[in-house]
Order: sequence, then structure tokens, then C-alpha cells
Amino acid sequence: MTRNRRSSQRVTMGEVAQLANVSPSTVSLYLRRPDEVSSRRAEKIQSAIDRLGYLPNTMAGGLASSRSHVIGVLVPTITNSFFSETLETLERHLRSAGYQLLIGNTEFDDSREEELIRSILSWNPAGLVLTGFLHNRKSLSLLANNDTPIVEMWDYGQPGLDMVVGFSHHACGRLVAEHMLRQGRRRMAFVSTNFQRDVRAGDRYRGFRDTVEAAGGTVELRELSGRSHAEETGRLTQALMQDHPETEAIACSNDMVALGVMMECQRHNWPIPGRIALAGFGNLDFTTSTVPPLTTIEPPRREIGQHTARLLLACLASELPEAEKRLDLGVRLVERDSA
Amino acid sequence: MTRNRRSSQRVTMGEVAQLANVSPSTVSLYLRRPDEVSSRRAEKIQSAIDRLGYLPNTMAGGLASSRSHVIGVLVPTITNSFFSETLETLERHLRSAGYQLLIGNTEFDDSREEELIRSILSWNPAGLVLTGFLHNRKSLSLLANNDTPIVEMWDYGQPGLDMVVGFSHHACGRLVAEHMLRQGRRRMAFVSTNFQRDVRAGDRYRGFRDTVEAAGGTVELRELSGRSHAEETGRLTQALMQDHPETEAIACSNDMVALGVMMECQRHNWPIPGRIALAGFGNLDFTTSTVPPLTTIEPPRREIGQHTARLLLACLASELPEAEKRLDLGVRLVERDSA
DNA sequence: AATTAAAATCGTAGCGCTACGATTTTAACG
DNA sequence: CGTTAAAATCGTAGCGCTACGATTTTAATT
Repeated sequence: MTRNRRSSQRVTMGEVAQLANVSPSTVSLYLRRPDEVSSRRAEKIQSAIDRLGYLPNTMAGGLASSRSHVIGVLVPTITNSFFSETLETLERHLRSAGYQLLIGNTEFDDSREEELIRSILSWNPAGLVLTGFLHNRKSLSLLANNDTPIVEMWDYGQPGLDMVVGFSHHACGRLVAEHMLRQGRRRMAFVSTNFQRDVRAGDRYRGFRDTVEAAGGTVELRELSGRSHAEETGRLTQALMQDHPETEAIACSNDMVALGVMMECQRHNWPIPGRIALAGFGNLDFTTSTVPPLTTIEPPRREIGQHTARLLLACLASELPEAEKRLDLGVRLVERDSA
Repeated sequence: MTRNRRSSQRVTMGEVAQLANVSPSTVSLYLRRPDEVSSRRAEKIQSAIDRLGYLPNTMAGGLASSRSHVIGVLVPTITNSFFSETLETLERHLRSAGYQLLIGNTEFDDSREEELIRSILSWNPAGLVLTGFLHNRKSLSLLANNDTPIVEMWDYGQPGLDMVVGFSHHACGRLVAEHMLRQGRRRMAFVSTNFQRDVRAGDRYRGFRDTVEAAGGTVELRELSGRSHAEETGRLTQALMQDHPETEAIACSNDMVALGVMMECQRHNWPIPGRIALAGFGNLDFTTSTVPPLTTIEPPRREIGQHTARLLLACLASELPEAEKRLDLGVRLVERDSA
């Protein structure tokens, strides 16, 4: 039978074996567990590999062993230093253990998430990393029919499907609220990206509001129509201050929103923190460079990646006790001049 | 023979075929080219798939067809809106054509790039996307022994390995220089991230310097030790102004550096653009929000992703004429108040 | 009803590798 | 030097799918 092949005929393990005068099994063994092959053969095999420029065929290996060294990771967007730093760290740690990341963008859309889960499961992944707890019904049933280890990251406080690595967004809101209350502020506002889109911003809001209200303060909510957008943030801030000129503090769902608010305050000559205390979330690069520097919350971006990798690897090695499957990494208030 | 299997036995195509009362070949055909299967069988097959929750095994398919729907993409870092936006766009376009991205971080290190190329080639990818023209000798020989279509992106002006989608960094430097010259500035400086790490910053510098010097101006160069870092940028700026108080304009290798410079100027009360004209590169989010808003260069982040996908798909469909393999997307000067 | 071409379906032979038991080689010891 | 266990190597049988020619079914036409 003639099959159409790619013109650049790939070198197979058999050809390496032939050149090294051993059986293909030995080559395979050498590649998988080099110390179980005598050093004499090991050298011969390695030199054959080098001479032929042999590259193993991952697909064939994966099929034969019915497991892959692929870990699927779904994030809402990689265009965001939160997730991209987590991804980078995760990638580094998993790659050094021989795993390959398959990254998918859900775009904050759960039907897209479902589609991506389907696509990733078709790779027979060794593990799966999801962002947050929100998955639609079909996704859940796909995952239920599958014993792949799963980490849900960037959140904490719900049971979760399997492992959980993150922090409480409610606590973030609380931390900011407590800080502002400590400074004697009572009339507050929360300017936020859209809750529909970013459910965790909603949790931060509720943490903030609950804490402020419990202390006898008030919170005005202003929600953007989508992701943080400088112009819309400016408009919203202006309207907020027009309706509630008594506002003494504004917490924002993230630093980009806070920057937008800061610029609008600057435009109107409302001193920060003199008239308005301002805080963000995320501790993005630029927050040290604004005038005044922005008080914000530092989420454990890289730690999430690192611990997700650790838990996943431990779980794959079947040495992760049930009790250590959930990890709250906590957050830190970065106190600067704006609040 | 007993093999150890994963506990969650995956449903195979054969089982779907059995339930639908057709041969496995027909199921395969239905999955690959549904319109070549009669609608009667199609329905039966689809319902069997749904009932069993069948997910195709990508590895088996890839092995049998000896091609995969994987596209490898190597970027220096995904922690950077330049590349992450390109990646996001690229992913969207390629996924809708049925391809899966395999993303690797080279960390601006060519031996890491080599390792990643090796790892990605072992997937038998349908295509490969690299950042820039700089690859080490071994990488080049790996790629030479392989007929995978390759796009080199985010640069333009060198022959390249196969396809090229990007823009000229030299032209970026020139554009900024021309703008500043037009405003009568002559004594200039360039503050930059490390050239070793980011070779393209070096091209922007040379474009800037050549243009300024050709017009009779001068350019002082200050290079950071690594990536943009607010504190070091501040120190460098202060030293620059101490050594060359006559400096009238500072161009920066990117917006983060420009922000650092701006903050240092603010600290010393050096008015921008009154005393110093300032320009960056990248048109990052925050550049509209600084005071004054930053003049910068807008690189075609998303367009690079889009056109890379287009060229790759056309090439895979063997319908890309040689003449269209190289694409200069150009850049735009975003003129704001800082210069 | 017979003929024929087109459409739909099927059977077979791998894709390149790994798992695992079988076999061979090596080393250790009395 | 013979015996035995351990170490190293090998052969075989798939992994789940696709390609492609062979076969069957369907439809169109006489």
C-alpha cells in the first residue's frame, strides 16, 4: 500500500536501533529510563540518535502508553498580567518535569470553556487547570466522566472539583475596606469592571461592601459595561462624584480602573488621598509610578502557578493527601500613598 | 496480555460504530467529512456519539494520519501585552480553523528556544511560529531538516526562513526621531532595555540614532541592565541629565521605560514636553492616562496575529504564492502631548 | 428489468511507539 | 567451574485511529 507521506521523512526509532545495533525496545527504554540500559549501549544509541537527528514522535508515544505529558490550562485571557504570570510560572515548573502546556482562552465565556475542555480532553491530558469555580453543566459532566486531575485556580472558598489553589476575593475586598475604615473614611464607592464578565470582581465588591456596611459606612457601586476602559471609567467617576460629592474613598476592582479614576480626579483637581482615598487590585507594574503611588492588593500570581504545578505533580505521583488538595495563598495589602 | 489502563476507560470509535451499526471507517469519515456520509447514518452516528459521550483521541488520529492540527508558537515571554495580544489573536484565528496552539516561552534565550523547537517538532506540528530572526545554529539545523511551514513574526527586513510577518524596528526609531527633529530638538538621548536581551530594541535605537545624527543632532545612549525596571530607569535618567543637562528629548525603547523616565522628570520638576520631549514604544494601556499622555509607537500587535494565521493557513492549503510570504505591517506614531 | 455510473460504506494494513513477559547476558559466589 | 540471581535486552502485540482500494448500495437511464 502506498500512503502519501510528508516529503521530509522522519527518522524512526527503528532506524536508530538499526544503526546502534540494538532492538527498538532498547532504544525506547534508553529514552524513557536511561539508567536501565548498559552504558555501552547507551553511548551507541545516543550517537545514533545524534547522527540521524532523531526526534521521538510524541503522538506515537502517547498513543502507545495511553497517557500524555500534556497539561491543559484554561484562563479567561492571557492578555492580562494576572494570568500570564501564573501561566509563565506554571509552564516553567511543569516543563521542567517534562510536561507540555496546552493553553486555551475562555474569554470569560463558559460555552467557550466547554468547547476548550472538549478539545483538551481529546488529547488525553495528564492534568487540567481551570480558572475559578464557574463551569457550565456540560463542562461539569465532561469532567465528571473523566478521572484527570483538575486544579481550579485563582479563587478559594468553594468546594471545587478536585484541587484548589488560590485566594479569597472576598477577603481582598475586606482588606481594602478595613484599611480605609482605619483611616476614618465612611462614605465609599466601588468602581468595577463588569461582574458578569469577571465574577471574581463581584466577590471583591461584596467583601468590600459587607465590611464597610458592618462598620456603619456606605458603598456606592459603579459597574463598567465591560473590561476596564479609561474613558468609560472617567465618565463613571465624574457621574459618581456629581451624584455623591461626599464620597471619601473609592475602591476599584482592579488597578487599571483605579488608574482611570485617578486620572479623572487629577483632571478635576480632587486631591488623592486628601479628598479621596483610592485603592486598586493587582499591584500592576505601573502602580509604583503613578502620582501618588497606588495602594493596591498584591495577588499571588506566580505563587499560584508554582503551587498549582506542585499539587498537580504530587497528585500525578499519587502522593497528595486529600487534606492538602486545597490551598489558600492569601493576599497582601500594598500600602502606598493613594489610600 | 494485561496492560495497565486508566480507570476511566475511554470510549473508542469502534464502540460508537457498533452502537450505530456501521463500520468504524464510516464513523471516522463522518467525523472528518460529514457530508460524505448519508444523512441516515449521520444521525445514527451522532446519536451514538452523544449517548456514549465519545471524544476522539487526537493522538491516535495524529499518528494514523501523520499530521497534527498543532501549531507551535514561540515567544520571548507571554508576560507582555505585545506578545500576549498577538497570541490571543493568533489563537482565535487558528482555533476556528481547527488548530491547537502549543505555546513556548523562550525567555529571550536561544538555547531555550532550541530546546522548545525540539520539543514542539516532536509533535509533528502543522506549522511553527517564531519571534524574530535570531536563532542559534542548532535550531536552524533542526528547522532545515524539516519542511514544516514557519512564520517569523514581530520583525521585518531580513530574508527569514520561510514566511515573515512584522514591521521594521529600525523604522520605529526613525519615526520617533523625525517627529522630534520636526519639533526642533537636536540634543537627544535613548534610554533602553538591554539590547542583549531584546535585540529589537537595538534596532529601534539604531533607527533613532541614524536619523538624528543624519540631521546633525546627537544621541546619548543609556541601557538598562535587564528588562524595564522603574527604579533603575530613574537612576539612569538622573545620571543622564546630570552628565547632559542640555538634553532636549528622550526616546525610550518601550513605554514602561518612558513611564520611569517621566516619573523621574516629575520628581525633579523638569517639564514635559517643555524641557524634555519624551516618547515610548508600544502604546500600552496606561499611556493615555499619564500626565502628560505619552507619545508612542503603536505596533500592530493583533494584526501580526491575524496575518500570521492567514499566511499559515494559506500555506497549509498550498495556496500562498512566494511573493506574498513576507509582510511588513508598518507602525504608526501616536502623537500625544509628551513629544 | 437491465445497465451503468455515482455515492456510500467497508476491510485491511499500518502510523511509531510502549508494555510486558520471555530470553539472553552478566556478575557473584561457593 | 558450575550455579544462581540479577541485570540487560529483546519480541510481540497492540494503542485508536486514518488512508485507500475494494465492495456494496443507490439512483439514473435505457
